[in-house]
Amino acid sequence: MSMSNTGGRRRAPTIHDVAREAGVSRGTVSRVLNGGHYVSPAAQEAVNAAIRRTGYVVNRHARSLITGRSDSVGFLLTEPQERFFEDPNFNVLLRGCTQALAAHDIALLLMLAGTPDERRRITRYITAGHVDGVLLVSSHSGDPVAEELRAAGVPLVACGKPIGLGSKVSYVAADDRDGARDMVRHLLSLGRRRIGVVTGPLDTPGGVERLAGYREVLAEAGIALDEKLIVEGDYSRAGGEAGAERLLARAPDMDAVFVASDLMAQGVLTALQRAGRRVPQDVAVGGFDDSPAAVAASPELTTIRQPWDRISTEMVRVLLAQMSGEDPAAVILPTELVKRGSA
Amino acid sequence: MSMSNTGGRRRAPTIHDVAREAGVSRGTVSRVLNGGHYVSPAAQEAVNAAIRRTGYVVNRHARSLITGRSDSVGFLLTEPQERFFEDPNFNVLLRGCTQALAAHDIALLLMLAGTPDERRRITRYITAGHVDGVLLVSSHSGDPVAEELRAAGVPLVACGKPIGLGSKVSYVAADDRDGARDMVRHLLSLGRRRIGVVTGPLDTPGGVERLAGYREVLAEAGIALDEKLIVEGDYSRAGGEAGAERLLARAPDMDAVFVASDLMAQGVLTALQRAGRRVPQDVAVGGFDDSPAAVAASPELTTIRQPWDRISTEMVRVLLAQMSGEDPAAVILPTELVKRGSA
DNA sequence: TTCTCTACTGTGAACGCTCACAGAAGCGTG
DNA sequence: CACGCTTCTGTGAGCGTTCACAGTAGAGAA
Repeated sequence: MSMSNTGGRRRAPTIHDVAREAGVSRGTVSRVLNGGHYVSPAAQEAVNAAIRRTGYVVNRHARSLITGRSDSVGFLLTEPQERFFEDPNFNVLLRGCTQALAAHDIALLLMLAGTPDERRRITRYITAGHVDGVLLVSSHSGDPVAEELRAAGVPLVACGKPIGLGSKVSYVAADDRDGARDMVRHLLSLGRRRIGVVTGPLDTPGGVERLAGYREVLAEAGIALDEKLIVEGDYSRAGGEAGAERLLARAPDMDAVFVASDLMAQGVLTALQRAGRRVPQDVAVGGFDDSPAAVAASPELTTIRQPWDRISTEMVRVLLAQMSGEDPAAVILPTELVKRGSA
Repeated sequence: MSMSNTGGRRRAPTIHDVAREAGVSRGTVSRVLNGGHYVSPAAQEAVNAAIRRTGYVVNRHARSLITGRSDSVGFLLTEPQERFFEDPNFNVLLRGCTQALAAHDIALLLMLAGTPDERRRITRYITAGHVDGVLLVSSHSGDPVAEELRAAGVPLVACGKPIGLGSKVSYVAADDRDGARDMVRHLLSLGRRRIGVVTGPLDTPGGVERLAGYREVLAEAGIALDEKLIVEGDYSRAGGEAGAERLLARAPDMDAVFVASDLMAQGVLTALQRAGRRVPQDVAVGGFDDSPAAVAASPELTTIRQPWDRISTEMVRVLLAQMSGEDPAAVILPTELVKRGSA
């Protein structure tokens, strides 16, 4: 009944075992492990052989204890992000970040801060230095977590332009304005001239930018702006429905709508069809996001795709740069027009 | 030009600072931190106050170095994960696991092992003891990573019954067969008799079980099996579309389809409607999963709900049990029939 | 030769924590 | 009064690594 080996995990070889095996000192092994500068080729070789023979793997906890690094970053989702969690684009982002980090041998810790309690717990965890940086998927409202992390000097990169954090925080975002421009130009190219817009919430950068793009293209085309053709939405399906009804009431001659999200565009389709308008014959509809809602809709939505795979790799790149001391940076990536049935 | 404080992160308080502040020894502080047994109420109080005052947070690396635990577990997705990564249920599972672990103050590390290189890297990482356990989302054919981890004695819980690992590995799964039985019985109760099926991949237990349930109920109802009514799918929307087309071609008199996933069922709806069949009048459609795709579809899908939230919490429960020495266990959870418009 | 410079190597000393152990204090019991 | 038992506390050692520093050897220059 002695302490026999119950599960089979035996003591892992340490750097000391490797050193003995290779006939060198701990210091030399450590140097080989960390880039191999100032190590003779012979020692280099001997150490690598010893590592292979012993199956040595560095103990990251011991390393972290002394270096202060953890070789891990947090992927932080604040607020009860039901909406984004159901968006497959989220998965693309998450996978992209994980893979980009893995290439640098950095682990990704998933952190969900829905409730205030979770917020506190996670903030403490991060500011205690248990991760080297944070990839932040925040949202519209001013986020206290983000501000706290920034103040604590934690390397931070947000997905989408954060609000109210000044220029002190890095972010990577799709070019909302240019995407909107593309879509409205597309509607113009279809011969439409009475183009309405259901915007996003105008207290978010995305909402503002997408509307700005709309305005720019109309101005550029010499079409006078008609405020009756502009209504504010909230990114929800119901919001889109309500928005389309108001547009129809105020401007019955409308022949196209640019809707600032696919979810709202679904609502717009519903309202238009209820009002007896055919899409795209009577009214062309353009969405934004290329979410599953876009293909679930009927007709399928012509929309603007955001480059989520590139967004993820850029987020990681900017974060790593910041972790090695560079200044915060903003990266804006181009979008793509996806033509389907609705326009 | 001295080493001024560049970013603002100052030296974090250690257990020693807390001890001094509270007027006790490191040992006492440590005991308070780890459950507070054998600590006088007075000392308890003093330590907690000192922790609050100093803003102390335990350094997990130092703790891990000595305990051998890491207070983190890996969430491991093996195989080219495209398929499951696009399934919204994946998100529910991931979120559920993260939250359940957070309740125990355990971090979740996301690990994606697509390529052989990644497999090797991750296997090393895990067997080196950098995580205390692994939540495995495998699926397809015999998985070398799982076998290696099992052999190394790493606590392991799979999502869904793993293939070829004997009974040595824990898993949590929905009762696929029973769910399929429920759905097919429901279709029978609607008076349908020419019931087709689009299965999942038949090299997965889920795919096999759902088909088995279908067969059982038909046999039980005394309906002869018609192989023309059975096609294999791949859980993708496109797969469902193709499957429905083949079914229609082979058995035009089909009056119902049991589809082994909602995503495929969406494709099935598309194909049926394109072929001029009304759902549910001409052909009733039953899905599986109760994913968001089910309500996004039109008509909304009658489907089988898998208890993904419970699956995640059970996975964590079983994993924690195993981490504290208990034997592997299998947990099968009941499904639920959700009636909507499609059947 | 002697000195300097470069390339390399070994050796304590941390890092911040937990754990085992020894001891102290209080209290009832033989 | 010694003894044991329980409850509580402090102390040293050590987990596996990196880092600063000291030291060695060899090459080239003076």
